[in-house]
Amino acid sequence: MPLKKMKRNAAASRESILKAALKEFSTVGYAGARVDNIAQAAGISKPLIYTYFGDKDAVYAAALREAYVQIRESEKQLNFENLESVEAIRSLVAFTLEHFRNNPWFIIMLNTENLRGGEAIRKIHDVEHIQSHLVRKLGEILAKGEKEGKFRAGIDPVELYVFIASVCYFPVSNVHTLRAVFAISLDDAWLDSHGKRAAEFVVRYLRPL
Amino acid sequence: MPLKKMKRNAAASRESILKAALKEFSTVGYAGARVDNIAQAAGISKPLIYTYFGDKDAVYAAALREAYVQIRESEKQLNFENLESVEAIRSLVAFTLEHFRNNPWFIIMLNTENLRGGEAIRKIHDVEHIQSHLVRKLGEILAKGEKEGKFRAGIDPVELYVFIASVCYFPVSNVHTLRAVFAISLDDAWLDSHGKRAAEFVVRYLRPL
Amino acid sequence: MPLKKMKRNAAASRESILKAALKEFSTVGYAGARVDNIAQAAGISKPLIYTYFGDKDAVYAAALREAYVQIRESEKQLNFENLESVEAIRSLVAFTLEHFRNNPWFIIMLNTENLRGGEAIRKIHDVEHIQSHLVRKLGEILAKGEKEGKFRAGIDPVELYVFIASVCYFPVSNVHTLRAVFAISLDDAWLDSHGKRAAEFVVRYLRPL
Amino acid sequence: MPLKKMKRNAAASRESILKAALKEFSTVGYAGARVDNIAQAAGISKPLIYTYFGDKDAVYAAALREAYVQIRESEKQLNFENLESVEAIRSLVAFTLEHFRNNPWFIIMLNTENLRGGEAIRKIHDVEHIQSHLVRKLGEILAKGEKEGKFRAGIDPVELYVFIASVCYFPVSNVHTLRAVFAISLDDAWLDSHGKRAAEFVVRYLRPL
DNA sequence: AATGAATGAGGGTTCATTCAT
DNA sequence: TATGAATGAACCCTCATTCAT
Repeated sequence: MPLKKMKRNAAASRESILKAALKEFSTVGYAGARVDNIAQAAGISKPLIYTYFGDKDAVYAAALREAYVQIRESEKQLNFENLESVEAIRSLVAFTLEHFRNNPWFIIMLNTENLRGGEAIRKIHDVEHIQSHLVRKLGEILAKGEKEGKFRAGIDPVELYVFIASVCYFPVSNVHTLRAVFAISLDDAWLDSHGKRAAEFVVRYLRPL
Repeated sequence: MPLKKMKRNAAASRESILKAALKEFSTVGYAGARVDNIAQAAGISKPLIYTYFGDKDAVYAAALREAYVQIRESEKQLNFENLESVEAIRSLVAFTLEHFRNNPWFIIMLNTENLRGGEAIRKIHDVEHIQSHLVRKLGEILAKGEKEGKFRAGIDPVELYVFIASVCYFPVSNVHTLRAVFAISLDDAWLDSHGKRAAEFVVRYLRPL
Repeated sequence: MPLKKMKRNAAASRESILKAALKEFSTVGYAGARVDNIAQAAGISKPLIYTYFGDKDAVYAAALREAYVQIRESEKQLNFENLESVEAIRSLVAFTLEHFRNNPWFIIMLNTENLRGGEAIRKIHDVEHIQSHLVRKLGEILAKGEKEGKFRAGIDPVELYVFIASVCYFPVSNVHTLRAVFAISLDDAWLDSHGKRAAEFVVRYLRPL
Repeated sequence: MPLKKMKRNAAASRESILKAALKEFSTVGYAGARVDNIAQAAGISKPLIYTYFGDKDAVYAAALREAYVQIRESEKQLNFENLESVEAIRSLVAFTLEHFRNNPWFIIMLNTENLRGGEAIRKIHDVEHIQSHLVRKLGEILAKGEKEGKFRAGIDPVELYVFIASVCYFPVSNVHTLRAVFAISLDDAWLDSHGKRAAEFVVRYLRPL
């Protein structure tokens, strides 16, 4: 009975800890996270966390991996099969921005891990495999567009992805400081129009000549 | 003897606390920062921090403000007076990237503050004034380029700045996670070439038609 | 082995904290009390105090309540069933004085709480119930004596209790200042004779005419 | 120019410290008092307190003495010259109650000193002299009343004073705990009527037969 | 006579972690 | 498998006191 929710079930406990941990770390960062909060949110006792994971660091590492797994899952929704190359790029940019807007917790996990110097992610050995999906798709689009003469040649998919991610990540990640520093509202409407500009930004970069 | 470290000098003590605090917060974030470390690095006793600032939160707020002040100072080096519009833009992009590469502590301060929801920066009332320099310069370049027919019309300087900042911020801020996830080295050479691509990116965005 | 000090016994730990706290607060007052001392006297670690009570204030409130509970317990020894009215009053006065002499810690708790403006006791909702025993007894004695023509009518038991408590409380509570200010020894013998005078004091007040 | 208020005046500084100290100690007790608060209230710097008094203990001792001095001053208002003996007693009781009601800070000083075991007052060598006024007056009234046949013989003035002080001190000192424990309002009106009962109490105690 | 500058020692409280069952 | 009980180490902060002028 694999779907039945039961107590005294190791797998279920582990999973609920992981979920709670991801939520905690992606809300207040590593140093701000409390093992107590995780236990309470997971509905289990604190020692169980140590039984399953060892220490706070290990819980964090597992939560970071879980973050990537969850993000990969939601990226799977992406589908360009029937789109023309330029439209596919525009769609990818829009999707990426929406993605960050809908999953700000992932941004916090990334910032947290970078604050820690990437110590944890370096030890996750299959992380490349987990995240390669999007870049592969991007490579296909680039190849197709190039063959059709719509895109320049020589564009590296990873490098392009860094640009796309940059223009989508930054205004979401830094929303509070941007709001304070610039005389712009940075509300939903602004981000909507920013998405359109960002797509244009990328498309112009790819256009031949 | 101008190099002698003064004792019983309030202004000097305050300043050394501020410097040490900025270093501490921009290394380990707010929750990870230790008042003890700040005191030790500043070469003063812990209570003095409380005498001058009140509590950890206030020290952090002062350090955040100091971060913006220092960044403004280093941005003042920027000079486009004798540059042609397109070159000015390329130069600005290059400068911005160098800026983030040379001052990673500023990135950490921004991420830290955004993790905290912008609570502190909202209370710094002159922060807009502190940071407006760069956007003003950018506006001048855009106006000049547009008049010369080199740039499209209707580009908002703040919006453009967000793009420039994005493509310069992201690969520096997220260097550790990017390194782990993608099969790229992300070393100095990569960032150098990224800078060139980024300039091209922006220039193509501005180009008419 | 019933005398063995149990470890890992929540109820016992809580109780030992309470006892130690009552002792500490009733020795040096609230501001002078040290959580450290309480922990040490209770034979447990400091954090356990916070686990069980929350903070120093809550420990104090619990100790204050415990003070009233303990006092009520020792007041239960009182028995006037077979005593004639006047003798019952004399006995009550004597008992009350002995009570304060034997439990000076209770006086300190009361003074401490009054110094704090009664903040804690106002939140103890069953305190009236805890303390009503003595006044009820006093009411019965008054009623009986009045019916027998030995006491005046119209004496309120609470008001009378305030008088009895006053003359028993004051010389015990203020023993050190009285000793210094007046040329009297204020030793045990003095307090013994004071008790007799106090009984006379009260009886004369109740006597008809 | 002895009345002129001036800075850099040792005597004036000392006095303002004393006043501020008395206020502080008689508000929050010894352990709760803060040297900082005293300095601020006195309008002088903290080190000056140490220059003039030595340490917190010494400031407290001086404040305690000052408390007695001030109380003696306000007791000097008392005048029974033209009063008949019984009326004089009633008047004295009323005065004593008013005295405690008007000077609750004195009560707190007494409780504070008794909490400390009388350590400070024992070292104030002229305290008996300071406080003897009231008891002497009481002795005169007793002698006169006894001679007139209105009072019993053999009443010791100090012992009588303890009774009077008791019934006036207790309901003022313990107002907060009494309010919580008993179903009485203990407001100004109650204290007014309590004063009348207290006078009756004492008078009946003195009455012959 | 007076004070701004500074601190050692300790205050209450929190937190990751372990023990005992 | 799971947890209630417990704690060492540290954290932020305060306070009486001293230094240097």
